[in-house]
Amino acid sequence: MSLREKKKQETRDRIFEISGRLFREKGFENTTVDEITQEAGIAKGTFFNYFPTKESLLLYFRESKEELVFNILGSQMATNAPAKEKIKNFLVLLAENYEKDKALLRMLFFEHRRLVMASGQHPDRKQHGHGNQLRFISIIRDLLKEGVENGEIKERIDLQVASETLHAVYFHSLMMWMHSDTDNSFSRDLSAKIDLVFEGIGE
Amino acid sequence: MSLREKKKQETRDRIFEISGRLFREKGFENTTVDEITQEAGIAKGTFFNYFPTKESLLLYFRESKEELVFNILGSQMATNAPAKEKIKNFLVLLAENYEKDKALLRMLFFEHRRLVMASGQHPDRKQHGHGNQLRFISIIRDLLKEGVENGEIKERIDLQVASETLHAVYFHSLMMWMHSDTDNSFSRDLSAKIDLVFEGIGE
DNA sequence: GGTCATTAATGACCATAGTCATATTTAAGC
DNA sequence: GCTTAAATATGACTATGGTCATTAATGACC
Repeated sequence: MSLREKKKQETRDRIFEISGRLFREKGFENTTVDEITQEAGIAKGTFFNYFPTKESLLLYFRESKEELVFNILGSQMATNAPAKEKIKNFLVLLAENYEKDKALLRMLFFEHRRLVMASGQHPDRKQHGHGNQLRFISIIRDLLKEGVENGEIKERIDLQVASETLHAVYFHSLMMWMHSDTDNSFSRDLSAKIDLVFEGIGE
Repeated sequence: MSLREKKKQETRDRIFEISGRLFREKGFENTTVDEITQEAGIAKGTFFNYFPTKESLLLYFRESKEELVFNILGSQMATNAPAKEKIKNFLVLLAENYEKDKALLRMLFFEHRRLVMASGQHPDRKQHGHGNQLRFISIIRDLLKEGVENGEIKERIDLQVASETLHAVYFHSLMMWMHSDTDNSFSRDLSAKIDLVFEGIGE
């Protein structure tokens, strides 16, 4: 790696690190780009050479977080528990991982949607953020398929609809938890709902 | 109503109407407060006498939209169809109503969350937006209760968990629909998922 | 180790949301 | 209809995200 590339990486990392710290300390809105660049010892314009907007930083936080999560999940999926258990483990693991850093997660969640919108203009990054949801759904669908093959799950159900429904439950629990100031457990709530979806409501 | 109050109401309405039109025409971000006030024939400061921020306008759009929806729903709830049908009608009616104005709805959805965050500071308006979700959930729970009494729904399920699950499905369908550019039907998708939750996934 | 093209850093500058001291309008009391 | 206090309107001003023409650093090539 050339000197140039090394310096570049260093600057990028420094911006990333300082931003993260400031966002956690003072919140996203209350942190200015001026502060970040000042603390990083760079000019304001330099910031925008590395990140197109202040909000785009959140996208990168999100990516690094999700990569971590997917890695954790890889191991879990290899077991041969029943499909239902695997799905529960999958989603509850996500939940537990998120529970570790509510503050930053809230920012990602609440701020990042406008990014998705804004990036609608740029066709090249269209599904950042939504793309990962599809990835989640796809994993769940595969697990459900296993379940059908093992006879744990009704054959006649539409797997796409079912996996989306489970993802819906996951996402909704996440949302409720983020809105709540109390420390209700996200993973516990989620767990109950997954059970319900498996069992069904109707008599 | 005094002259003063009448003028005030007129100004408020004019801002509201012009904003709505401009937002639909050019999008939320591409519409400036300057434009709005110019077209309304008022000074910039006046705008902020009526609405604390540009984004807060969306809150009022949302309110007026939801009031409409709740009114429509009132009649539906009075019928004596089976609980499942009522819930489906309830949610699908919401869906159909939303399908009429995707553009503005998207703005409300994507922009409004940061409002919720920001209003976290102001304790007086804490649950605008989230409050209505609780209202939805509460209506669904009442309908489920009817269902239990009529024997259409399993007695042992936790009604809170169940109503939240149905709301989750509703919300998720809404989200998927808003992310999609194609004209997949929101209400059709939702309908399938509600059926699934009633039936259950597990064998 | 000097030249030059490429890449990155810079900060003055712009656009726009939001503030606030001041000016104007309204209406109540006389 | 005059006086005055309260409500409302105003626009110059501030704060901040983002742009871009200019300057500085780098490294490939001779």
